[in-house]
Amino acid sequence: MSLHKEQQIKIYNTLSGKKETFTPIEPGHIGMYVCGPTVYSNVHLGNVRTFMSFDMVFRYFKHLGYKVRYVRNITDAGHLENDADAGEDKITKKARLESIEPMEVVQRYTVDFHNTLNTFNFLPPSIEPTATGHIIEQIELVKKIIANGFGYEVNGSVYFDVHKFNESYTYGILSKRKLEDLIHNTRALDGQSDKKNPQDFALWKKAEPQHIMRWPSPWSDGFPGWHLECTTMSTKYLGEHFDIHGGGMDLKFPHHECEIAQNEAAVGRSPVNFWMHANMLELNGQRMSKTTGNIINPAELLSGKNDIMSKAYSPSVIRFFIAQSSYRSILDLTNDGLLSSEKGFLRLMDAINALDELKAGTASTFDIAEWQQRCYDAMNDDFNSPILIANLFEAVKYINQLKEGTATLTAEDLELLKSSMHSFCFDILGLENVGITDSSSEKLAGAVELLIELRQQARANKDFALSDKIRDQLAEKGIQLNDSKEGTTFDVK
RNA sequence: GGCAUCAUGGCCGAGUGGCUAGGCACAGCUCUGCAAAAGCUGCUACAGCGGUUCGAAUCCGCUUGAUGCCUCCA
Repeated sequence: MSLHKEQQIKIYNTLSGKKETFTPIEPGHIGMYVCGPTVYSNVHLGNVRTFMSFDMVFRYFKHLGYKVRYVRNITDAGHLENDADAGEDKITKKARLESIEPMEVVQRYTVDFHNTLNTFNFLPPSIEPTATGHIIEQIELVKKIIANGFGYEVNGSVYFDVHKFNESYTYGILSKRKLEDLIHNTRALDGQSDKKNPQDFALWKKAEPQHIMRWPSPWSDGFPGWHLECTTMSTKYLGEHFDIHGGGMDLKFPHHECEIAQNEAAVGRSPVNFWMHANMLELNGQRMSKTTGNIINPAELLSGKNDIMSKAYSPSVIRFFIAQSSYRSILDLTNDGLLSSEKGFLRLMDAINALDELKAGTASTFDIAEWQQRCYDAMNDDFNSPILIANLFEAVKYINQLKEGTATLTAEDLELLKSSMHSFCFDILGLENVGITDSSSEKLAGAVELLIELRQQARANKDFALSDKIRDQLAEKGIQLNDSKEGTTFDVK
């Protein structure tokens, strides 16, 4: 039984500005391309949010049984500091500033990127291609664009002729811009003498003599333009026409617009059915910015070593926080928001952990199948994870009532509830359960359990001075005792 | 300046032309030797001003504000 045949997904398509019913080009298969990072510095928390959104999309498709090819590139060359002729490649600049090889920069920050994503429990993409690994293909693409009359060479560099392109196609359909408006609003920049028009963009740049990253081409020893790699690699691995292309909102223009133009100029068709854009992450109501200091990186957030948050937050709490808002909304990262998410997340995990102890009854007082479909409906509606989470908390209520004995489920329904909770929380949202597993924690547990036993004896003897001393002093050390009818458990805060 | 997106209760955040989001906080209750934890119950909003409509927070217009892009950015 293929789940994806039963669940009809709607996706907000930037191209149309509407939610559209999603139908893969090839039934049962999905091709998805997401613009990955330029590895010239440590991964930005905003990147994490964007990629996490698409990780969730990837996870959901997989859960539904689609065969997904998810391509997420690594930009390790070609990303210019700016569009002027003197614009320097970001990797090259970083290498120059630190007096190391460009490939050392690439290696260092690629490793950081992967480590961070692993920490946040990301699934690896199916293919993670690099720009430098596809120089030949990029050169071939430039040749094609020139042959079709949409590229021109000046002094060893090749530019895309946006004005010429706009005569046969429409430049700006994705970002809803008109070329005319762009012409009027383009600021004058120095050093653009090589281009016919300021709206043109580089397909190939001639390298200055001191430029280390360079490859031979018919036009010059140089390097490819930034937009080119995504067109090249998406075409190579997903074909000239594929299902979904994603990225951060800020890539909509010009990057994604240029990708469409390059594809149309090369093969005469728009490459992508669905364009998806994840919105920005703010910190305390303002965009993150290195210059103003309003910034926090993933490692600082996870370790608690920062001046912005009151404590460290686990990767799953951050994932949960992010999943509580829609990927298309601007999300404001705040300490209060994280604290509130953390409490909610722990309550959800408590409920899931309680599932295994529940006993089946002879009848069901909840319609679990209907509840499960509501969870699917939420995800089918443009991956609405906040609504999914609202439904998960409804299940928390069910679980608590089952625990209290005020509700019952048949064995079959109980099994469905368990498997659904696991699927939605862990497989789809990518959360990880909190549990005590390492050996030092086990030793701690042993010690605390001894104290719990001593406290129980004191309470039985009505020696409340002693029992309260044990409880309160443990609390001071961050160990909280939880009394219930079944006995006493503890949490490390 | 241009283009685009958005403005929801104490806070965070969904959503819909008429009927409960959810989380956190808060209040009451249950439990408890007292607490804490946990559970249950309650809390009803949609920037401002016009318009369309039997009815709009939801559609349209204007105003105000925020954010993104227009120069590198997920």
